[in-house]
Amino acid sequence: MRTPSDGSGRVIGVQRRRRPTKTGTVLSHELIVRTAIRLLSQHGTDALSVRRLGTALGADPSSLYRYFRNTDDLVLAIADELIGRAIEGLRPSGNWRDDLRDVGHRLHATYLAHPQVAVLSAARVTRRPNEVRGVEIGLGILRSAGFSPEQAARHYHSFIDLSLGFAALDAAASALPRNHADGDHEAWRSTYARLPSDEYPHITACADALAATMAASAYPAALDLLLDGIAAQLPSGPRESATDDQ
Amino acid sequence: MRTPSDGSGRVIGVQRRRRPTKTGTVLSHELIVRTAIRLLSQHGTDALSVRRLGTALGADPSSLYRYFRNTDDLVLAIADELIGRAIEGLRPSGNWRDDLRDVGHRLHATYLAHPQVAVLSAARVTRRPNEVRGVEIGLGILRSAGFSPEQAARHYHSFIDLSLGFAALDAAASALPRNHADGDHEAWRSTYARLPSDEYPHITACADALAATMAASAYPAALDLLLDGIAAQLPSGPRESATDDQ
DNA sequence: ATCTTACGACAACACTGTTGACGACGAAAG
DNA sequence: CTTTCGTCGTCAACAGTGTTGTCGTAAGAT
Repeated sequence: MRTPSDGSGRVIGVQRRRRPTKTGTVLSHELIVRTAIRLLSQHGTDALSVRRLGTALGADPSSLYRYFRNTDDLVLAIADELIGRAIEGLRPSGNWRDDLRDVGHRLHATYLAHPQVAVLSAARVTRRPNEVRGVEIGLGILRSAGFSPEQAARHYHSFIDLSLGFAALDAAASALPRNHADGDHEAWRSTYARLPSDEYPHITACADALAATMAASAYPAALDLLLDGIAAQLPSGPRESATDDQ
Repeated sequence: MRTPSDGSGRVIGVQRRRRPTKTGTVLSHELIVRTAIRLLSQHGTDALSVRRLGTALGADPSSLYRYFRNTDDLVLAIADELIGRAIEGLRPSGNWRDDLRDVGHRLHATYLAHPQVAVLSAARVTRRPNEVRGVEIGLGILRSAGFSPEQAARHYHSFIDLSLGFAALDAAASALPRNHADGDHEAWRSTYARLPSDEYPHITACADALAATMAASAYPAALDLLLDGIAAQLPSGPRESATDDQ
């Protein structure tokens, strides 16, 4: 039997034998995940195949199945690695709002730095160490703000899904192949600006504004709105008043 | 040459010859999209392959390339069809808040009704008719509330990305294979509830609350928060119902 | 009735994920 | 040091994938 993982997707036996591959490289979970992320970032979403990853590692593709049960298992490991990079070096300031916004922006930025990776992994629940640590951090921030366990759980849920949802969306938009991406940006000028004004009066009236706003992510604004809403539910009342950006 | 579509992904020549396939069915864009959605909904995300779709239609797989340039083109058509179903029969009440929430809930519900389809299409910008109509509707609602073109565009951006982001996330969660989905729901009880309380004090304190909140989507709550924030920026002040027509 | 040509079918190509079998070699046991 | 053990890298194979070039047939226009 070849069962490198148990039901939860976690690998069972810690690696013991470190036999080098034919080309000399010594495989490991970490190396495989790192190489996969590099492959994705450099050559796009379609570049991640077991075979390509194998040759990139200088190993037979089937070797990877000694480390991951299947491709999905590998994707989950990649997702967890990305979460780990996002929360790495996190320094809570003590101000729950700033801290939560920091976590959100770190997540969003990390995913957008590797859009091809994010497309595969942003919408996945990994249940792996880094994700667990992230949950602990998020809950800790909210509880330190004075929220009850129930409130903390609920608000964490809204916060993390908002952040990952935007990450998935924004990543998908910027992970498109070059010509497509350019087209998508320009679409709001070309396609939407040239619609018949009698049939689409609102679009034509807002065409310039649409092109302007669609160039950037709406995540920061949406996150601040969410934080406003959470602050309004603080048991002790919203201490520092809601931010009025722009 | 086989170029059924122009650069924007839209099909050029309207179908003229309607030669029945070997098994008698007469192909069309609409039939192909409908069949693809049915295939996805019934047999999961992996069930959508050109070959399977071909046999489901009773046609040779390569016939589909007379209607769609490639699989991605087909996916965009599927996405637009889903948008169309979401905004079908929409009845604006005149209350911008209710209307926008209605659009959001319709989108979210439609995507969640076909999670396997949503996984493929929620994060895609189609630039196709139904999406354009959706943009027009959303902008119209916001402008009727009294927002300027700039504000309407910005708020529409936040609104639609929030909605589609949650749709993508929630769809991905419920599109997992049976055993995985159950595991994901149960994960918050099993995995997260059994962590060492000294290392993860907040998770253990919130374990029950986490399991409770994670069972449902956070989208309704997040959407209401967003609408609150938008209402607060109304030019005439956040009035309860800003009903007026243009 | 004839002519185009759209479009469905066929075959082929280069891929993909995954698995069973096999054997080499690192680590533990004597 | 030798011997055993079993992990893990390799090989070969299978069934499946998206996509395209070619070809003939029949639908619609003349």
